[in-house]
Amino acid sequence: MSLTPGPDRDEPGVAGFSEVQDKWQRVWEETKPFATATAASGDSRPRKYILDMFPYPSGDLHMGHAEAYALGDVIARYWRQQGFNVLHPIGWDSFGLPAENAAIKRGVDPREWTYANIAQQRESMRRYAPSFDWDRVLHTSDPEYYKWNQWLFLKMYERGLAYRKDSWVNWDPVDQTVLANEQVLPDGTSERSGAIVVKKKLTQWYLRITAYADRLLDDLNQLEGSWPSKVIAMQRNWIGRSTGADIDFAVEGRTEPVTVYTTRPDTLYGATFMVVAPDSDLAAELVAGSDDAEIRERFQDYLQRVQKSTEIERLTVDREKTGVFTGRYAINPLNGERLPIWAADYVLSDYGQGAIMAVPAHDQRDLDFARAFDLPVRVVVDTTQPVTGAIRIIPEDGELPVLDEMDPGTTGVALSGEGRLINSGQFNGFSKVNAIARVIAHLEAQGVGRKAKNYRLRDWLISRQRYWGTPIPIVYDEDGNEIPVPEDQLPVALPPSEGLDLKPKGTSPLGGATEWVQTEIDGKPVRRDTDTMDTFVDSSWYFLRFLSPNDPDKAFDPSEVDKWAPVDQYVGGVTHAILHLLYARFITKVLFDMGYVNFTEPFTALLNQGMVLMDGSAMSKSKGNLVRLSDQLDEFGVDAVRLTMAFAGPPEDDIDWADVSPAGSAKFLARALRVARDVDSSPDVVWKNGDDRLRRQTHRLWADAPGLIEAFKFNVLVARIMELTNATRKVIDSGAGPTDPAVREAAEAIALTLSLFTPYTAEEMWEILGYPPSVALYGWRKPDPTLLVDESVTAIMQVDGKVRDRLEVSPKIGGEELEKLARASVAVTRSIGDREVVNVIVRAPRLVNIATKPVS
RNA sequence: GCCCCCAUAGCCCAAUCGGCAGAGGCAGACGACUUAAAAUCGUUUCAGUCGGAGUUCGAAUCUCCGUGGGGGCACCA
Repeated sequence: MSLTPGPDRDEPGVAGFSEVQDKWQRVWEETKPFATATAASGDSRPRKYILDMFPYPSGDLHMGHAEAYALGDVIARYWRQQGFNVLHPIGWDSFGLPAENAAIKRGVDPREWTYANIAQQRESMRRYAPSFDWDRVLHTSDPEYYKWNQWLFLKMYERGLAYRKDSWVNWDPVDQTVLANEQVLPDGTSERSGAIVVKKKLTQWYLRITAYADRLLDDLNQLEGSWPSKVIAMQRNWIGRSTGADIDFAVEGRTEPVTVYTTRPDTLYGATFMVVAPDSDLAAELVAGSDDAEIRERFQDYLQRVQKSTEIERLTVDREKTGVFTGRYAINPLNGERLPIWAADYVLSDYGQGAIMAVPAHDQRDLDFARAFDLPVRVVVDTTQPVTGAIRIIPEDGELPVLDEMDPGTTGVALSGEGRLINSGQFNGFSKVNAIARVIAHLEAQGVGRKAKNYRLRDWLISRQRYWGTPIPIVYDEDGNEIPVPEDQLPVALPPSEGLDLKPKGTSPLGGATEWVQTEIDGKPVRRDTDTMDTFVDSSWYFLRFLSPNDPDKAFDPSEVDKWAPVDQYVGGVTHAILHLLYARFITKVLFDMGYVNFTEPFTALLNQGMVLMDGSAMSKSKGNLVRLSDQLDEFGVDAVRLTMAFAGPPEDDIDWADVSPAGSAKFLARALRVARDVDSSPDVVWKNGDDRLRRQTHRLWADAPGLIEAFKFNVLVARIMELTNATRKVIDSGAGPTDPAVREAAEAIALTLSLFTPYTAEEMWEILGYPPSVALYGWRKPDPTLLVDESVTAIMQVDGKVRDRLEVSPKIGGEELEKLARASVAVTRSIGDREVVNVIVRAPRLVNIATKPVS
């Protein structure tokens, strides 16, 4: 006998939840109610593809998973009950560093570790009971899956979308691998390991996502309204398109001009020097061309210092400007002025051309630099006068003086506002917008400049120097030439980890698999590429693989893709707002261009669930505020936890577990079950003989529920179900009693709607009510319109917007009659008093508002 | 610095079109059951919508200006 406190097993509901769970789990296991009919099967129902972001198999499920899968399941179950053929698959994103690091720590095979975790999560997931089609499970670490990653890579390679280049990359010194820009946090640390990211120059594989920058940006417009505006804004920011001009500056002693990118070609007359990125080839070349040995030496010192600095240092705002003179001069194409060329690390080598024209009067960064190195500042836009219209107004002397107190050279504040051009020769008097167009036109006519666009987005670096990922299907011949592995030799299978040193050391562990690396293509000896792919490649197309997960011949079956894709509703965390969602959008567009799919956006609608917090902050072991999902499930049951997730608030809001009550949810579920048990009538009872008020409430629920779900107002629907449950209880206890047909009608409505949130309780209720399983496959009922029209409504009588009286009236009352009633109301006439009525607004049948003013 | 979102009861949250501020839950209070407590059941208190201005017959809802909180981007030329 146990002395530990716990749920009383004799109580119905809360108690017995574990037996109920076991019972229905067995039934579902056998009957597979959620296996999806393939498109080929000829099922004629309309289709919906509802997808949850698949999990990474790190340990067991946690509270975050519990929320995401509960909410995604509400949507999947809803559409199923609306008569749709719903595809709701699940799989595992099972390649990646956490598994590998854990495997190293424990000295086991990453493969074993990963699949053991998957097995455990899978069992937890089954108990949690999302309505997944378990026949479509996929794991990205299966060769049958990653073979198609390699296929995709080769297709992109053919089109020049996968390429290798030598460049400065983000290096994670803890995980000892490179990272994509998207995987470096704003503070300069690694998204995964938290290590401070450093720059390293390496030859790596990239996917040319920048070629799709415009489409990735412009197509966001299509998603407006069906994706969270927050995610759309984040992607827009991330792509960061800017428009301006490329301008060619001749350089003394160099045949080729240097091109700079600027968004402010109108300030070209204000350029007083040029700056190049110190780590660019251009800087090295310019300095090498200087005949001053001291300059060359100072540059080398500076370059070394820059290269040693971390991302954190580089990103520090308000950092002192540093730089060195290159000894070279450029010529301003507009006015022929000689501009000294400096090298400074505030200019980035991989944005634009890695060189800028500096206009210190109108750019704060340039001004800071100019002041630090005593370079001239020339104002070319008069920002003292507001600009009206696009008319050219030439200042009297053409060179309007700038007030001393506004001179950026002395104030240290650059003038970035609107204004009219001065000190700019033929462009004097034009407004900024006007001048930009004119300067570009002029430069184009002279052949020394052109309109240009630039993006913050960089190409996607996909090489990783780690073991547990998809091998890059490229080999190199003796001269180091790239040779793609022929398609019929895929997959390039990952060699077993036995005998390999998986410890991060800066080069791929696969390099140690000598027999694997040394191979042959067409009888020629070649070496395999030893890097593996970023796991975001795996997840950028998995939603297509779910449509034909076991197809051995194709990545995905076009006929199934035509029927199911794109995903109708995607559900997942906002943490992937940029990373995964941007990559998946990119790959989809690539597949579209290749003719494999006929749509350009993979996810028609997106729902971001919030995070589950505890005491105001994200849960973590180190903070000591970790709530274990398994503990919650043991204490309250799956249904109570799922219901709590849906009821806590709008899905996109964070849930603070300290603010919600799984115990309250459990209590409610027990009450709902009890209502079902108390029903004392048979399924064929005639509803229309039932209690009218309860019937109206039931039908009101049927009328409102679909709209609530489709607007993701799950919490509101749960409240409505609770309301109906309370009302039913009252009728059982104090009304017509358990035999009232309306009680059965209401109880069935409760079971059917609750089925979205709490599958076990709903199934149990459905059985008690005398129906065979599964409740999840029964259609929702249509409201009876005659029960939705109220017999009377409360009309509000206002005077000057303040409620003075309420009257019960027929919903069909006319405006004139209602106004008559209002004027007859004692409360109304009293509050009008001796004031003059100036206006009467009548909104039959709900409202009359009488506006008055004092008698003058 | 630029951009986006949010603010309603002690707490989590509702409130079609601008039209009665409250659906639901938590917590609290009271009562029933109990020798008592827990659990359970019943009843019930509680805000005028962050501040200010405006539009309107009428504003939680629309506009503007603040305040507070959250998020994205940021030496990107």
